[in-house]
Amino acid sequence: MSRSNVERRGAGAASKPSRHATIIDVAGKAGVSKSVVSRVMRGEASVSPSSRAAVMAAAEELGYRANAVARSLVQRRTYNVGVMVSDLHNIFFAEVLDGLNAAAAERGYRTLITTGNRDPVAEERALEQLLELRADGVVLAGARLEAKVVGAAARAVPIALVGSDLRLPGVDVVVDDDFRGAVLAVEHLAGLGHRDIALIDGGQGAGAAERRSGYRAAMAGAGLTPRIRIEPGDFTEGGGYEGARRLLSGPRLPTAIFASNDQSAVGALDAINEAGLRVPQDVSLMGYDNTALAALRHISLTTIHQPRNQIGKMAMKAVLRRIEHPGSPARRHVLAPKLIVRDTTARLPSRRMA
Amino acid sequence: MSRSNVERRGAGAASKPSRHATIIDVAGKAGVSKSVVSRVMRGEASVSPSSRAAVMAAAEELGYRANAVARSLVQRRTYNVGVMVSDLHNIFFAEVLDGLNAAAAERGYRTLITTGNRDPVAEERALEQLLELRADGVVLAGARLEAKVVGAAARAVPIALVGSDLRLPGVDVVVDDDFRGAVLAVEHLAGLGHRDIALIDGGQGAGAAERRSGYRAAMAGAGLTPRIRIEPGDFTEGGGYEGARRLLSGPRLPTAIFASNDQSAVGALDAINEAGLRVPQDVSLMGYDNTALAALRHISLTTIHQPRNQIGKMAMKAVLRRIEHPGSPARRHVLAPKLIVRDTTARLPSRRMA
DNA sequence: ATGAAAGCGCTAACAT
DNA sequence: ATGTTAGCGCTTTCAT
Repeated sequence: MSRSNVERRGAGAASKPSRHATIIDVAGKAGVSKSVVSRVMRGEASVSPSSRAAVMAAAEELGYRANAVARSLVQRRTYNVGVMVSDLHNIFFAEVLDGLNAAAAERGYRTLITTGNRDPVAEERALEQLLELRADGVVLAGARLEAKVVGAAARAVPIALVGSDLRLPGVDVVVDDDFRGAVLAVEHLAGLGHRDIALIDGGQGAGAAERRSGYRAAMAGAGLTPRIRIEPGDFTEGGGYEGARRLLSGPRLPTAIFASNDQSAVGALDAINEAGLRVPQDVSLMGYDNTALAALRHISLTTIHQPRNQIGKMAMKAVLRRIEHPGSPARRHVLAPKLIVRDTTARLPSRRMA
Repeated sequence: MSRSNVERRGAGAASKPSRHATIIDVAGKAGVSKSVVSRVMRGEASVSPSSRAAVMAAAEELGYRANAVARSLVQRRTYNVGVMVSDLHNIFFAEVLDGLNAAAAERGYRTLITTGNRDPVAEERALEQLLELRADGVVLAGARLEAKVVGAAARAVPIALVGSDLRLPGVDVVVDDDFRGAVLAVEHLAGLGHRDIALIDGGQGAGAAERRSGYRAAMAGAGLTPRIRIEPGDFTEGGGYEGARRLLSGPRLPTAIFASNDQSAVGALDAINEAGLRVPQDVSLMGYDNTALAALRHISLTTIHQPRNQIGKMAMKAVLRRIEHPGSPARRHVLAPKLIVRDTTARLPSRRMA
């Protein structure tokens, strides 16, 4: 026990941080073997009340805290599921994370988050970090990783993808049905009597392509194919603003605009107001994602909600299932979006009916 | 390769995940000792080109990935700094995280994120997880943890706090000077000729008390003590809305409103518009935090910017310094806020000068 | 340049 | 109920 000065090594050297009491320190102080300490720590029954008390007291006094590193090494499991989030600025992922955390906690696992800041190189390092830490499974949220990299990871550990749609063996994928969401949007607008429904596109953004096809299909379904009008956009406020300006300066004014996400819808809202038009009296406007932005009373945007929390839960359940049943196959899980009607959409005044 | 049935153990048992090639597997395949493999993996010089090539090839073939768990155990360092974020929905912390990550990467450390979802119990578990994983240091962002808990953690490892202000030994604190920020806001407004400057308060929110004192002090400094008017609020949009409504229904209308954060400023904006008043022609409005909300062209709110990224960098540097120089004392670091002028504040029309 | 051996802090048999 | 022992996968002396 006498940790004499002699033990200290060379002067200025960043002294080895040999802090942290170990199971052996506790055993010594409690006067039992380290097995007993281990048993107490793991809550095993077969320990006499007196030993248990002695161990608890010694642990408390020494500020003992189990070393998960050592435990993981012997158990060859960490009970940690890694989550690589491409972008923590995106509230979408914050809510997915809630679902992930909840589902993990429910099963006795913990989540370990890492981020790539929208940079593929950093994302790969972040994933690698999780793998080296021997996370039992990994969820990739919004990853811009190459299929090759994801595939390699999947050979080590169960992987689930959220917000990207690679089809790889050993990789579960959870996606919102963006095609269906766009259909819901167009049907809502058409149901209000609109016929000139324009889309502000999302370019390369996640889900943009599906939303575009959904728009096309729903327009066709409503017999409005000739009215299809797709303005380029990029999921940003500025893109929405520019897109709407072009739309409003054209020959035939749309009576409704469906922006591919809330962000660009807010930009469009500005352009519409600047053009001296009112929403929804003159133009109906829709977004997509149901972000906090859309819920602002100031904006109160009709939009499409993605079940973000549930997406997270699904993804976590998928990897946990494969962690605990190594044989089972990975699947693709599709979740349904929902229409949220707020104040930016209204029935087309009859005088303007085509 | 032949994973024969015989290999499988007892029926339903979650088979031990003995995947993951080890250093020994690689050594065997490369025909060298594990020491050589270790040397190659760590990039040591003293290895013959031929051995190095053999090892690389074997590792590649086996999909070998270093086991950070084993490495950390022997090195007694993980080169991971844990970050417990109280709330990942708060964009504020996302930007702090950027600074944290950048500063860590610069010094060869990696960040490990964990979250408590605004729940003190979950926060404590999240911190505990980091400590058990033997993070070399921990940053607590927005923690609602008791001083006792933080103090106990600080006995194990260097800790830095962001967004809370406990003064404890072994705990660095990085704060934005909220008092000073509020002074900047009031001085800006007073400089535009405003005298009836009301505050919508932030209640118990982080920094609210400092902002309130700053407001008081600056009003006094401008000789406006009799005009001080503080309306209750809670940092939410709804709170800002209600606060502004009360302000506008009173006997003497304020010509400027300083909301304690951007969120409540947006609520106030709504109330002002509903009252038939225009911003900034009739009423000037300010927020605090310079969130994405304030930058929306639709809103374009004059506000106070906190150097979030820099806060993160500071906090990380503080813990890294103490990780590498165990003796050094923890400090309190105060960063300066900045005024961001946008379109919601204007000079008081002379006809309305008191 | 390479190998052998000890040991990091713990769990998991196996004894007793 | 408790102690003993053998590793988990790696790094780190220490030999050679």
